[in-house]
Amino acid sequence: MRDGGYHGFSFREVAADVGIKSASVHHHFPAKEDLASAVVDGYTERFIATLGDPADPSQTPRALIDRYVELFRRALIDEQRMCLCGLLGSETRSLPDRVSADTRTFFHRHIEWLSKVFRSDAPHESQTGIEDKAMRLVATLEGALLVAQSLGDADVFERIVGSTMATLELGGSELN
Amino acid sequence: MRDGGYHGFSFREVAADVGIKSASVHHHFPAKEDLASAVVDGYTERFIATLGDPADPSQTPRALIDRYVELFRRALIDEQRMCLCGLLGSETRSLPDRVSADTRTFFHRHIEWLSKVFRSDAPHESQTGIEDKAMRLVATLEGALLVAQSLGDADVFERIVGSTMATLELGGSELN
DNA sequence: ACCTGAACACCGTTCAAGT
DNA sequence: ACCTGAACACCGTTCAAGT
Repeated sequence: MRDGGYHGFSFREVAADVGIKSASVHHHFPAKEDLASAVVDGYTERFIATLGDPADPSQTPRALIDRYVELFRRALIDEQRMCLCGLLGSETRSLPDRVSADTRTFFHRHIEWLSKVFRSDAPHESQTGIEDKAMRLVATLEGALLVAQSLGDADVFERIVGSTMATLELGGSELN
Repeated sequence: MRDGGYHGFSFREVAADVGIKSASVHHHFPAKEDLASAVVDGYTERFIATLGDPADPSQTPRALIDRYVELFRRALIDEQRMCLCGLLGSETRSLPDRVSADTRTFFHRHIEWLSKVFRSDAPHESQTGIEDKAMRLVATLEGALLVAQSLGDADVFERIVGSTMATLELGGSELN
């Protein structure tokens, strides 16, 4: 699913990996939509859990954003894969309702988390401005992953991210 | 293909659209890889042709970039679809060699075109800095398309793009 | 509760047979 | 040169039958 998207994996593959027959997989997940939905939900939960508290007082906003970026970097470098929801998001129009809804939730929660971090970094900025920055960061990271993977060049990711970080005006008032 | 990616369309669908049998499609495109490759090549050529000359003296760099952004906006608003190569790029790892090579070419040519525009806007900037900006713009637009489509909210695209354009420092020396 | 084989209409691909 | 039907191993899904 991380490689070929919703249409790029099969019940028979999953069954073979687990060591049962494909008809048996349907006993746990009646339709492909159910299986995919469970996978996306788990992916989102793990991602958000790894991010931790966006208002963690022991972490500087800059450090939290760096950690956020690091998760995308690891997808590209270590796992050599897209973000699951980046892939599914681009397939939205051909996805079953529940799966596209789960993908939507993924991005909502990311924007929410990032907004909280940016908020603690810039308490007086407008909520719109904060959200704009959050949306721009997720979008740029998904896009950087996508383009770097397409070009088969991890350095492209670093160049895009490096050039972007400079535009976020992070840590202005709380360098320590 | 613009909806479900490489694995999301079939020879039998294409055949039905054209009014022949699926076996007949194989006469024109022996394998799915050949069909997809032809589609991607045509898409790339049309896209680049629409962009026009990146050094067009009758156009300000800012206007050229605006036109570039406008093509992505139209994909989202008018066609309600992803960029074909954005979708395929996210599937890179499960694509036949020739199709992923074609997708790579798409992004190379976009970065090349954008670099020329940025170059004419900033003749003294380093080539690395120019390319970084070009890569960042394609990546951000692909990501903005992806996130806006995932959230089912075209306004998300506008907010990301608006917030990004301000960081490109365009038209500094040639306002007219 | 969990698994299975067999069936269904689908998929890419091949090929011998038609015009 | 272009099309076709039939076949192959694949796909999601269903279901009656097993433990």
